[in-house]
Amino acid sequence: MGIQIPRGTQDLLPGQTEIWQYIENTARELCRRYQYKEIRTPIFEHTELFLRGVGDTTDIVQKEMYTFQDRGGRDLTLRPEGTASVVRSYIENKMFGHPSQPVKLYYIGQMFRYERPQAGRFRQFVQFGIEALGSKDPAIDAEVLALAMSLYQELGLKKLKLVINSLGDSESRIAHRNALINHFEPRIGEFCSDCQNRLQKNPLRILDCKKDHDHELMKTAPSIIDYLNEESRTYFDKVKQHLTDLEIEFVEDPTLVRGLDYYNHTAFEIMSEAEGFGAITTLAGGGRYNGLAESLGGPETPGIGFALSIERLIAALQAENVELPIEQGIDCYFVSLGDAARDYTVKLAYQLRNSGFTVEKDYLDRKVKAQFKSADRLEARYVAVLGDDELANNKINLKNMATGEQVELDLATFIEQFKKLQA
RNA sequence: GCGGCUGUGGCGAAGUGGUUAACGCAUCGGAUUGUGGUUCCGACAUUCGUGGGUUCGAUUCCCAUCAGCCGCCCCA
Repeated sequence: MGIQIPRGTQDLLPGQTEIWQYIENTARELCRRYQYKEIRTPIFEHTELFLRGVGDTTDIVQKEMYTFQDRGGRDLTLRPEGTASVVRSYIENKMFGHPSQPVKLYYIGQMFRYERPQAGRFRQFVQFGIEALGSKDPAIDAEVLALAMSLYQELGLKKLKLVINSLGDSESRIAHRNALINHFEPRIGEFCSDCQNRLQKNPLRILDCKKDHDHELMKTAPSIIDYLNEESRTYFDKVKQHLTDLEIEFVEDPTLVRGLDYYNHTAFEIMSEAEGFGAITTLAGGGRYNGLAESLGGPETPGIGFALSIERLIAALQAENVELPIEQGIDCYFVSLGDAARDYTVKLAYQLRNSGFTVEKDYLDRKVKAQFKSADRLEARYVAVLGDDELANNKINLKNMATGEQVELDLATFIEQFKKLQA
């Protein structure tokens, strides 16, 4: 065997790419309706961007980045997520000064994380995400959530769960964090090693631990909800009110934490509840990141967004046995016999294609029977048969593959007659 | 980064320490010579992931490596 594809990456082949295109088209159309505009940023950035943006204590930065030096000695990293790049571009291009505000952007692109591949996890994967920058209206939080849910629903997914939480503003977060540390620290020795590590790094994560789930301190642990200050609580209530008004079902989970440092206030995940989906059920994640722009050297800018993986979306579609309405079949297949006729179909195919039809012909000089098999496999609606006999008489046979009926047409006006048949 | 399972022709899948490594699907050809999706007949190809080792001899035993799948951590 020759050179193999790098670990954790995949080739998307014909048969699959149609599914991807359909999903991407649906996402783009949805963004058009919601008025999110596409942004395309580089696939690699200065490493510093992710250190400052994503947070240098996060798993993503500590062990999952594809980092390298270029020939000029610059430290670069293949982007592990999209938000940092979008905010960088927002600042660099001074979009905060753009006449239409807030700035609403979307992206579809490859992301890279150095991880062991697993079901729903790859080293290169594709995220679709949106970012709304410049507004701290709870209504836009609801809009972002609504768009995310709508995409899944329009594609036909039903077994979804939207989980939301508020992480509060920085004041609330710090108060809660300290409360957690005070709560667990005296008896942290009774917890697993992971939790002991989490204590200082991210004590919220302890609440998620599966091993220590039944420990008595878990039940009495301070909840973020109780530490939200007035402003944070009001904000969260308003977001939930909007969701209720939109009849978007959600569950609150005060233990929901996101893996990136920049989140505050609204945080959410969308999970698949389809059975047999594997260990990873998160389809999408997002939240508010007020303050991220400032930490990247920009003006004070509130922001919120989410990202989802197309790979996991497709896995969810498969788990729910959703068939996407992807167009199949071609309009016409040319079967030819004899050199002169074969050459002539080259021209006919060209003309029919120029008229907007999907057309295929034989290029392997196969027998008539084999050509018909090909036509059948391609789900051709019509087969045009041209032999040297027909050519000599200026005729061509056109067979309707569904009914089996065959008619003889004048060769000179074939294109026009084919158009009429389709009308 | 850690653990478990797996790696045979385009795909699926048997099998053995030793002459020609089953089978199914697919492909191609044929069944009165120019017409499809059924049936019948026939044909075709493989470094048995890669590299070492044990052995008279390995695809089958051992080691390493690469890759895949599944799980942990964490996340999309």
